[in-house]
Amino acid sequence: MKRKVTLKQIARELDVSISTVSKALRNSPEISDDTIQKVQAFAKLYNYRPNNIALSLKNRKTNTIGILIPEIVHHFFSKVIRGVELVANKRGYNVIIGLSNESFAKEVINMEMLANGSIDGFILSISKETQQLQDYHHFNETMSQGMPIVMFDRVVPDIKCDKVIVDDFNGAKHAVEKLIENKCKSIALITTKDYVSVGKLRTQGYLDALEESKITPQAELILKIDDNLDYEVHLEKLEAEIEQLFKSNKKIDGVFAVNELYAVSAMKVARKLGLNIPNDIQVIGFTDGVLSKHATPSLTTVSQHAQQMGEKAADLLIDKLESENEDEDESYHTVVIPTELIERKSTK
Amino acid sequence: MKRKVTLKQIARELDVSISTVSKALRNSPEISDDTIQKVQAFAKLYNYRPNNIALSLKNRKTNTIGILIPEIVHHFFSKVIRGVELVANKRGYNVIIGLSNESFAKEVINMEMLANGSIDGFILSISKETQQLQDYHHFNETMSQGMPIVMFDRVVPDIKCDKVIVDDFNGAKHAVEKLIENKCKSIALITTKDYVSVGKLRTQGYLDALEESKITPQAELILKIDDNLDYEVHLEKLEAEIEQLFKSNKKIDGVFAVNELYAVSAMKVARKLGLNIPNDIQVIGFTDGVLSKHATPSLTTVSQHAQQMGEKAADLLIDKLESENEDEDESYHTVVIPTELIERKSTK
DNA sequence: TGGCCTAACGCAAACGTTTTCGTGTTTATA
DNA sequence: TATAAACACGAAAACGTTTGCGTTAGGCCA
Repeated sequence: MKRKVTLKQIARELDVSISTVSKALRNSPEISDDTIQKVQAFAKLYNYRPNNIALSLKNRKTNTIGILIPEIVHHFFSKVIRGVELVANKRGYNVIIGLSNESFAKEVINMEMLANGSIDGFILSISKETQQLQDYHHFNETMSQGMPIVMFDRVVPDIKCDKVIVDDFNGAKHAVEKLIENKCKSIALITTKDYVSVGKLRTQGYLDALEESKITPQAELILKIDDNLDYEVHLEKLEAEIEQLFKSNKKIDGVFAVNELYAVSAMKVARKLGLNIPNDIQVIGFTDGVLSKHATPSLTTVSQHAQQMGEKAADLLIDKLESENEDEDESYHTVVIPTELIERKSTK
Repeated sequence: MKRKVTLKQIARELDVSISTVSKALRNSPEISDDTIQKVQAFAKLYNYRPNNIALSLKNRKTNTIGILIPEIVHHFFSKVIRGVELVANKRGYNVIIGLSNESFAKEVINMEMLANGSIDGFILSISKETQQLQDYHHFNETMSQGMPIVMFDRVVPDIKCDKVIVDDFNGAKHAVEKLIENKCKSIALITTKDYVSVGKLRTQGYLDALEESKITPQAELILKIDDNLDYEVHLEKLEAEIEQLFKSNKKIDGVFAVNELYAVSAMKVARKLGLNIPNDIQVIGFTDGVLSKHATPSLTTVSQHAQQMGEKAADLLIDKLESENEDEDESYHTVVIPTELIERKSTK
């Protein structure tokens, strides 16, 4: 089991100094052609590759960016990662991933681990627990140490950093407007508790769309799900709540749900109650994941362009990283990614 | 914008040497209590954290493990990552992710990038293109440089390394046996081209189950999909092929598909053709992802316990990393994760 | 008072690079 | 022939740690 070959070993074998080897490999004019040939041949033979860790230490730059997300088993986050990876690799950066599992403590620990030299900057979406606690000291500390942060999707408005967000408000609003256009008279909303920032914004979009059409929102048509439950497990509970909603409001003919799962569950319950989609009830969801595409009927949904978000976030971060030396650009951008209503079979 | 505080800075401020600071922080008996107090107080005040990069360089150990997978927007791989992350963090390791996007070239490049000091070992699943080309030099080179590799799911049998695999053969076999038990007489198989190792194994399981029940496999009941197509885009093509299968074999009363998507698509096509599931046709898929759970009807499927695979892979790798010093344990393990048939509404 | 022990600390090397600044040798020029 | 310039290379510092060992000073004992 050989170790990786280093400059020092090459130098010893060829009886030259380390610096000569280093220069020869980079084709320095200081070094004679003879030596360059010799060194490069030897390096190729032994498959020499510079040690990234040593380079990072010397350059005080890791060329690695850290992604910190609440959960990876989610189409949305996976796609964001994909976008980040795409442009990061294109621009010569690696990607390292931390998972908070929606926990504040894990978010803090993960940040500290990565912040101590492992990465040059963060791309993150904050955990639900952090949103509840509203404790953002770790973000501020990290940034005060000169490490840039780009937040996406679930952001904290007060924190000064670059942000990439979905136009949750208008995405929701347009979806509900679509339902209204399609003659829905009694439109239910299935959303999360208010502390989830995106849920709140989508709820506001729903309300705004109703108001603009002079429809008075009715509290009993709004179902707020406790999103702390792991719905992989508590699927029945979710469905029971939706069933209750439908049963006590028989006139519901449209549903807007703030995520895929709620929408698909609503369709399932509706079908169980003997309702036809889209004839009796039309349904629109949020997030264009696999569920929407392959549900029966396929689900009309608000697409967030997750991959594009990831790409944009990575570009913002790398721009900041690479500008830092030249000009101390202390301005922060918030990029809003427009949503798109993808019409499928769950609406008329 | 402050930089991160280093030992050197603390030393300068407190007018002691760097080594004294280092020792004081680690409570060395060499250092007087007074100095220890002073240094630790100062370090706490300025939130000192040792620089991981410097530690990695010094210790020749990064405490980071690299995951290299073909695709992240997949429930299966996401869950594996989750498992790896879980035990890695528990055992003091970070996780860094590389995506090959099913491309051989990207797999090689990503490996080289990570292998040069960034990580201590690999957990990977090989790309489809690599499986086709059967070019495994990068794995062998990496291992010959003393970097351990654990392969999971899509493995290369010839390569000497730890492996974590799904019992694809028996998983498929049991699924088909279930269909036979349920009185299916004409069972179709929807699978991939043979170069995909797992597809091949599942196909063999299908054939074996048939033979054991004295049923002669019929070539026209086996549909081999070209898995190179991105089925996010080529969904219609997939469905058209399945429709063709059903139309030319009207007696089909059971379907075993080697993944979720094929199974769900089969159900969709069947329904379109006016067939009832599970009364006219029973369907079983592979991989317990979101699609299976939320399909209508919910899909009976072979669960691979992806998260458990990730956990096991991480344990194997870290065990190897941490044993390496003591005894040169050159034995390799192959862990087979048993599958589980999760019965839902698509079978009787 | 001389010698020794111990407490408390600093020096320097090492990890693997890159790069600046010498230094020695050869060649060309006056 | 003496001197300058060109050439080819090496030494050393730096990035931030840890650690074995050397060093200093004081105290103690005989």
